[in-house]
Amino acid sequence: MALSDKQIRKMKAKRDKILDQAIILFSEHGYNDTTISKVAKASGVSFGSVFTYFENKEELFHHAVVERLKDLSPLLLDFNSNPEDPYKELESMIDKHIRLFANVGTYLRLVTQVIGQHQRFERQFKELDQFYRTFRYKIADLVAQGQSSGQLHREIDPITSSIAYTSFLMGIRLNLADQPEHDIWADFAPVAMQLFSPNIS
Amino acid sequence: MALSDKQIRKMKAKRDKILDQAIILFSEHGYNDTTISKVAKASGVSFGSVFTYFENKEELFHHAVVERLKDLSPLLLDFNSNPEDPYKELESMIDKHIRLFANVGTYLRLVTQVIGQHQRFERQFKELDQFYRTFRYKIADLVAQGQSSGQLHREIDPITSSIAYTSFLMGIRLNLADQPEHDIWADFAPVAMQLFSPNIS
DNA sequence: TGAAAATGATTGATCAATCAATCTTTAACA
DNA sequence: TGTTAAAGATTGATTGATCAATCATTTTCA
Repeated sequence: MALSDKQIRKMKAKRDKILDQAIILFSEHGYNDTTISKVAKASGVSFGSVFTYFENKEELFHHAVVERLKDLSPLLLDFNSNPEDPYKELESMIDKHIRLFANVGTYLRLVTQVIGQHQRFERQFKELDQFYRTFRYKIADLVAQGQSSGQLHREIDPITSSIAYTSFLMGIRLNLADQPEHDIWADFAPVAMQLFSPNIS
Repeated sequence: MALSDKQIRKMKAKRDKILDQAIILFSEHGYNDTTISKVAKASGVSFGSVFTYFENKEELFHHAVVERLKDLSPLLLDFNSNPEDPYKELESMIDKHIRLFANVGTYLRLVTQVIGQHQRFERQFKELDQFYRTFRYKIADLVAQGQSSGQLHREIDPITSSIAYTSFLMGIRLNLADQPEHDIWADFAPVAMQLFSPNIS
């Protein structure tokens, strides 16, 4: 007796709700202080139901980290690493990234936990690290373009610039822990640009 | 029957050992996965002894965060915010900070946890935040000096610069999680300088 | 000898995971 | 259309493990 489409949709919605609340709770209270019971209560589901959607707590955590990454990665990679005007493209990239980081504070707090305790969360860390490698290199490509065109100084290695920039984004996110307001975040876009040593300003 | 000096020294050493191991374990495995039993084993002390030196686990964590901060804060504030040559002073400050951050990775991982979960670790966060305010403003003072002297562009607000710089330091620390090697860290000093928009380069 | 530190077994609380019982949905058939 | 039975989702009480904290006993030291 297979499930109807309606039923499947209903269950998917339930799963999503559990995962959403898990992300919030894990990010605010950490792995151990987020009990299955709290996740169940927060998502309006019985204790036992959590286990019909996720094999165990570790698996729930894993999906919390990995599934949201899948949503975010195309947004983070949404820039052209071989554009006509690298400087303009960098500016537009920074603008997008800053907006994005300002809005995904909860998830990035979770990411911070995984990075900070990568021994403990080895499996999740590997997933994040793999994406980060792609991200880093794509930015470095764009920086290299900028340097070739003479719009950026050549003194700094593109990969170093790229690591500096991504570190800066994460650092700002940590720093402005509870300020999603765009006004504050927008102030940091010109500062981020400085990291790439522009020749013109 | 008062304790002898020798005895007091011995006990202080024991307390230090417990605290040192607690910092390592808390930073690598987080609060809940660091059991008192593990701390006791790691520091070569009986389970019960931990409680003669620290009232409870929460207190042990608090001291792990706060006491190390007391050691580090004078080192972080060891620069002149009203020097003859602000540019040179900034360079020297950055150099010191980079060296320091490269060497206190374990403790900074702990700091990251407290910041990332400031609701959960409210008391510890307040202590860190109070120091950070001082730190931030002292850097901003130096930047303001640099702007007045014309060595730095005026386009960016000194406090914004200061937040950007401290965010950058923490971000790099997160990023290079397990690389205390100075070579890699040293590459980031010139990038950090860029955050202050120097007029000469 | 007595005062204080050290020890680890015990206790009570908490939590992940299981599982038997119940409820809901679906499809076959009259 | 109404009835029924099977499939599968939902539930929360129970279980077993883990851990912080206590405390009675032992050890150390002046």
